[in-house]
Amino acid sequence: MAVATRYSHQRELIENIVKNRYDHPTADAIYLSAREIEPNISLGTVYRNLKLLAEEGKIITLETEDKKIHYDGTVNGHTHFICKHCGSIYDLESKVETPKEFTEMGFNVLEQKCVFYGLCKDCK
Amino acid sequence: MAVATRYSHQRELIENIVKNRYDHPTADAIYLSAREIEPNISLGTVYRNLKLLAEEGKIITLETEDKKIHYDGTVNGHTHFICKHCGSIYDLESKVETPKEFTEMGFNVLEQKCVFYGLCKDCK
DNA sequence: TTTATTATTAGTAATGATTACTATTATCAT
DNA sequence: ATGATAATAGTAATCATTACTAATAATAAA
Repeated sequence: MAVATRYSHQRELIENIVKNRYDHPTADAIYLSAREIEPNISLGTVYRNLKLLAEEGKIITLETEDKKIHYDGTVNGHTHFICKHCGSIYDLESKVETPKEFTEMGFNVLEQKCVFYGLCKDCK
Repeated sequence: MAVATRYSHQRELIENIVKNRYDHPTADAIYLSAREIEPNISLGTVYRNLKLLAEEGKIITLETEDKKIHYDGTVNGHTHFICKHCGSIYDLESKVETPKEFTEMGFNVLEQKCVFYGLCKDCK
């Protein structure tokens, strides 16, 4: 008995915002953007739909050291770089190679979240 | 004017607990372990020292989808595997290769946090 | 060894991101 | 059109983490 998913303007808006931004926004930043289009949208709605979209695989999450979830509309596997000074998050289109040891250990590797930390061009 | 660091039993205990466990415990789990030795230790002390030890590079942190910080006493760069079913975290001694694109982009890569997700031997 | 200084602690309150709750509204199959 | 119910707005609650404060303990100097 999976619960049917019904269309909503708010969810479509939230998905579009995430898909059209490349700065890996937090829920709060997405909420601010959404309110420019839909001034009465509630923060709870933003959180609920971000969670749903992530579960459906339509967006992905990135857990960082700032303790806030960052959302990313690019779902084809890729790699991130976070500047330790300014906090900017950069994308790299490709994935890293899955260490063969994990498959040798009998694990079924499905996805990867690889983050490299350092100083970006502007901060180093 | 860096503030001098003074010895404390509690900090030594917390560091030892993290260094001697290989299950990537959360602050709360470390607190429970610590209380078996030092029954009056406070949760705030555990959090403060974990943060300090991580800043000093004596332990590392791992941010996961469960929204809790996991601590790791193994500080030489290595890779993690998290089972999407049981949540267990496994180590792999080696690091992945830093994508050459990041250095070509002019970034100074200092560290990496690579996590692979999937099903472990027992859960698949 | 005493004493002075101050980093550290225990205990508790506060913070902040996220989730839960509830009456109302909107979607959509019939 | 209407009934069933998924979704929302608004708000309260949760929970991991951090901040605060009086008391304690580590360390250097007398």
